[in-house]
Amino acid sequence: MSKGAETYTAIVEHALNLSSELGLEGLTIGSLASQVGMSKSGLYAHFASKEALQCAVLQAAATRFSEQVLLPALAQPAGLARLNTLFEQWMRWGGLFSGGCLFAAGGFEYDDRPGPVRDALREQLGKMLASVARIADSAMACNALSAEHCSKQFAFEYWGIILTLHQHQRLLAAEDAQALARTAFSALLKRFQATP
Amino acid sequence: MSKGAETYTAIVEHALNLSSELGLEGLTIGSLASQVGMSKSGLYAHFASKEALQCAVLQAAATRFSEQVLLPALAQPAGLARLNTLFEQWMRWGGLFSGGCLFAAGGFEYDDRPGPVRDALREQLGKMLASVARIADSAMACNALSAEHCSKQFAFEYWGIILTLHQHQRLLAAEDAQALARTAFSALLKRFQATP
DNA sequence: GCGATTAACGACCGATCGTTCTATTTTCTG
DNA sequence: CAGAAAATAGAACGATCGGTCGTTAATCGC
Repeated sequence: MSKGAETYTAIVEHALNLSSELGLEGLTIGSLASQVGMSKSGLYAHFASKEALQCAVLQAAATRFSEQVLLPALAQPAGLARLNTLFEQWMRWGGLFSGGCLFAAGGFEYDDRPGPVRDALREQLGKMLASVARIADSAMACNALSAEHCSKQFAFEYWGIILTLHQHQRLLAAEDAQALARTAFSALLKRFQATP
Repeated sequence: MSKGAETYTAIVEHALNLSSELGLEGLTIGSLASQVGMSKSGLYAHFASKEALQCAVLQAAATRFSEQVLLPALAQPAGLARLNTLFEQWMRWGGLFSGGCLFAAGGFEYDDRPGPVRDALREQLGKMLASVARIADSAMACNALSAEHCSKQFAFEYWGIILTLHQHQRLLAAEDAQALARTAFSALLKRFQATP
C-alpha cells in the first residue's frame, strides 16, 4: 500500500470514531487533523471536500458493518441460527464505536439535509434493511419463519428494535436495554414463526 | 402578555420548526433572527446562552407534545381506546413539524454531548416513555392488556416503532411507512393482550 | 403624560469553520 | 541515484459562529 493510501486509511479510521461521537456534521477537519497528527491542509488534500470525507466515512462504516455483522450471519445456515447471529452481532456492532452506530444517528441527522451525504445514508440504510429482509426471506424459504409474513415488515420492526436499543443504551443509559431488546427480538421471531 | 413574552413566544415558535429541520445544534441564532425578523442581538437578549435557547425549544416541544398527543389519549377511557389514540396521535405528531420529531432526532444527536441540552432531552424522553408505560399499566389494570407483561418492555418496543417509522418516512421516504407501523403496533397490542 | 424600565438594534469581538494557495519535504520510479 | 510525482506543511482567505457592548426606541406603571 502506497503512503497516500496508508494515510487515507488512517484518516478515515479516526474519522469513524470522531464522527460517531460528534455526528457527521459535527466532525471538523481541524480536530480530525490534530487527532491523526497532521496538518489541516495536509489532511484535506486527500479529499475534494468535506462532503467527500463524510461519504468516505460512511463507505468505511458500511464495509466494517458487512465484515462485523453481515458476514458472520451469512456464515450461519439460513433460518433461526442466521437470524439470531445477525441480531447478536448487530448489538455488538452498536458498541464498536465510541459514539454508537453512525447509520442510526446519521439517518436522523440528515433526513432534512439534501446532498450527497444524505443520498449515501439513504442508500446504505436501504441496503442494510434489504439485507435484513433477505435474511428473513431465506428463513421463510427453509420454513424457519412462516412464508405468509412480509419480510419488509420484519425489517421495519427489526430496525425499530435496534433504534430503541441504541437510545436506551446511550441517551437513557438503561442497564437492561440489551435484555429488553432480546425479549423484543425473540417475540418478533415468534410472531413470524406462527402462521398469521 | 407583555411585549417581551410575546416576542419570546414567537422566537421559540420559529425555533421549533427550524431546529426540527437542522437539528438542535444546527440551529443558529443568526438564521433564527432573520426568520423571526429581528436583529441577532435583539433576539439573543431573550436568552442567557444558546444552550438556554435550545432548552427553551425542548420545553416548548414538550408542552406541545402533551397537548397534541398525551392529553387526547388520556381523554379516552383506559384500555385499547386510549392506547390506539396515543399511537394515532403520535403518528400525527411526527408530521406537525417540518423536520420531524425533535426528541427522536435530538436523542441521537446528543447522546454523546454532555451538558444541559442532553440532560433536558434525557428527562423529556424519560418522561415520554414513562407516560407510555403508565398508559400500558392503566390498560393492564382494566384487563385490556394482560397484567403479566412488563409495561417497560411495552414502552421500549413502542418507541422502537415510532423511531423506525420516523426514519422510513423521512430518510427513506417509504410510502407504506404508516401501514407498516400500524401493523407493528397492532401486533404489539395483540402480544400484550395474550397471557405469556 | 412622564419617568423608569425593558426591548431591540448595529457594530464589533475572538474563535473557528471549510477551503485555497504556494512552498517544501517525502516518496516512488526508471 | 536523479528526477518526477505525490504528500504534507504553513499561512491565509472569507464566512459565520456565539456572544458582548453601548446606545436608541418602545413599552409600561404611576
